[in-house]
Amino acid sequence: MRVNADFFQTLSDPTRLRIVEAMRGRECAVGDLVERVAIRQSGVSRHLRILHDAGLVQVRPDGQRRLYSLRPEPFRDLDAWLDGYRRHWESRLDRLARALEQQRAKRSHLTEPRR
Amino acid sequence: MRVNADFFQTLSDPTRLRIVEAMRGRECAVGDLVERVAIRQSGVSRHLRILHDAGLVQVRPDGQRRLYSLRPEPFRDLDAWLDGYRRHWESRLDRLARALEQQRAKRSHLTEPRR
DNA sequence: CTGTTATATACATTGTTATGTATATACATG
DNA sequence: CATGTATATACATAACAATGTATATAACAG
Repeated sequence: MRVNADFFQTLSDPTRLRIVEAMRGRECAVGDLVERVAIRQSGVSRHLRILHDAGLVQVRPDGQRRLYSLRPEPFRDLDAWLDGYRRHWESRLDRLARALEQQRAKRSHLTEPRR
Repeated sequence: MRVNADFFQTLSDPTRLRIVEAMRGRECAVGDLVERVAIRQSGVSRHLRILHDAGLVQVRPDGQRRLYSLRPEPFRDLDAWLDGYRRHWESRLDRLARALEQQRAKRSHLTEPRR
C-alpha cells in the first residue's frame, strides 16, 4: 500500500491507534484487545475490520478466535514516504552517523562512512 | 509534538496532505497553494490554520503575503515513532546497509564544505 | 442437538469535518 | 485617503465516522 491520506486516516482515530500500538510485536485475539482499549467488543471488531481493509493487519483463525497481527509493509511504506522529508531535519550523513553509532556496539567491523 | 492520533488526523485529509506535499522543500504563499490544490482560497487558509495549530507548519510574513513552510520536528517525531515498528520489517543492520548504499553516491558532495 | 463462547455486522444516534459563499482584516500603492 | 490584492474567518450545509445496543454467525464442549 502506498502512503496517502487514507493511510493517515486509518491511524487518525485514538482508539484505533491504541489498538495498533497494543498489537506491536504480538498477535492478539479480539478479546485481548477489548481488555486493553476502553470500548465494547463490537467496536474493536469494527476497528480491526478497518485496519484489515487498509492492509495494516492480517488475520489468522485459531479455533473460535481470530488472531490479528500487524503487517510490515505499511510501516515500511511510511518510512519510505518519510524519506522525502528527511532532509528537513538532518542530512542523510547525520542520519547515517547516528545509525552507525547505534550499531557500533553490536558490529564493530563495519566500514567508516566518510574517508 | 509527540506522535498521536491527532497527528495522523492532521494528515488524514487528501487536500491537506496535498498541501503538505506541495510545501516539501519550499516556502509557499497561500496563493501558490491555491494554484496547486483544487479548492478555494478560504479552504487553503483553513487547512493551513489546522496545519499550523498542529505544529506542522510555520509562517513568516512577507509584505501582504504569508509564507508557509514545513517544520522539521513532526517528521522527526514520526520517524522516532516508526522506530518502534522497524523490527517488523528489517533489522537495523539491513537498514544501515541500505542507508550506506544510498549515501555512497552523494557522500563527497555533502561533505565538501568540511574538506 | 444444545448451550456457550468468540467474533462480526445492522441500525440509530451523536459528534465532527470539509467545503463554498460571503465578509472582514491587513498590507501596499498611488 | 482610496483602491486593489492577499489572507483569514463566520456561517450554513452536507457528508462522514465512532460508538452502543441488539442481533447474527461460527466454532467448540458436552
